[in-house]
Amino acid sequence: MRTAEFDNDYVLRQAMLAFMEFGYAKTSMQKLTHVTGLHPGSLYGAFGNKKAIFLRAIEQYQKDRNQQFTALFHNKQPILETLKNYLSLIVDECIKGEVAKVCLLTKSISEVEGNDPQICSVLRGNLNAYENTLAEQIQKALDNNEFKSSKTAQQLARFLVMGIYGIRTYALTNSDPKALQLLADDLYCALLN
Amino acid sequence: MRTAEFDNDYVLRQAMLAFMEFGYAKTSMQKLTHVTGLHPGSLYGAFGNKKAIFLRAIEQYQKDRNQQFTALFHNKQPILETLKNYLSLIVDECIKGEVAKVCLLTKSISEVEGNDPQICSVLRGNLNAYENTLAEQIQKALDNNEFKSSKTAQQLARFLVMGIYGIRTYALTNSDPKALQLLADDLYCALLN
DNA sequence: ATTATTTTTGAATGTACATTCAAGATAGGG
DNA sequence: CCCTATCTTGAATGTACATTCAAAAATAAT
Repeated sequence: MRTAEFDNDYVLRQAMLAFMEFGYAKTSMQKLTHVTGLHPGSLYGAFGNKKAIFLRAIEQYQKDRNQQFTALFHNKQPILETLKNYLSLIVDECIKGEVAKVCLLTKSISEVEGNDPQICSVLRGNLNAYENTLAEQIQKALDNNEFKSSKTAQQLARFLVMGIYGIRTYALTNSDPKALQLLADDLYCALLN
Repeated sequence: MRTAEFDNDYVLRQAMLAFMEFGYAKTSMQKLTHVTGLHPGSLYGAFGNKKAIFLRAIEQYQKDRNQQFTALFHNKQPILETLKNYLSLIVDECIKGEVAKVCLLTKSISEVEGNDPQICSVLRGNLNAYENTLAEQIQKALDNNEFKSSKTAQQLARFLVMGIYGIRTYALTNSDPKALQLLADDLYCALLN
């Protein structure tokens, strides 16, 4: 017998970062061996093939993101307050210009759409779950009478994720911090109307 | 002497459609020879290489889009009316599920970011021009007293393009026509507040 | 310590790709 | 009508890639 030497989470997180930076097609197996420190044989032995590595990297992304989300929203503050902070956090990610400025899910679905329905379907599932998670929080805020709206929590969540997708895309064309924060503020206000 | 047999605009538009469907990386030269009907030698003779074809296809896209935009906005209707129609037109494109559901510019900048700064820079230029075109129309609407706002035309245009980017991305995750039209309506209302 | 089993290593394989090129076809100029 | 420049054709080239594999190394169990 012999046990694997590498840390699964580390390897997947490195792969995840590479996919976020270069996209699916342009992240070659060679790049993956480089960033993970593993040789081709090990990667194939552990995961199967490139597509499987990608799907696992997406899992890792979702896991990390959920953890960040939960950490942010599980506090005693009003939900609306946290939501505002969440938007600012996204703006910060966009500004810093690091890898995190992109959402792996939306970037990937945009790239893979028309090429791989299976990957697309997984990504759609994850993004729908994200929308539902936000809808839950908004519903709580409504239940707590933090604000009133003529719209349902679902509809508000949709508008919110649309805005978040939009801010992230807009950031690719204009990285002015003030412009981005203003967009986030406008989005937040539009939500409360 | 001998003159080229093919129609330049047709070839570029076919290339454009392929890039919209499959993205830059996954649109192989072989696919391009197939959709254009030209042989490799002719494509290389006429355009140079794949990247040059892509940049010309982007030009073609911008040309076609500008024409559509001008046709829509050059009428006697109130600008706000036309803007509402424009948003519905985008929603229609998203719903039909054809190639036009994606914006070649945002799709490409998302893919190419991190891989090719030169293409990125061209795309950023085109997208900024798009934002400015919308800002002009909004400024006109303000000048015509069609509505009042505490925000500048530039700021409103930014919010609008953010929303459009967001709707197009959201459509990749959920193609329910009602949901998309509702998002467009909400976006339009948010703009007027 | 020895063995059995699994991982690690990295060179080898085959494929798909962007690009080139030389031969053939075609149209305008003389 | 011929010549020459240019376009067309599609096979050929070299590269980059995903994947495989067999030998070497390392561990856990005996």
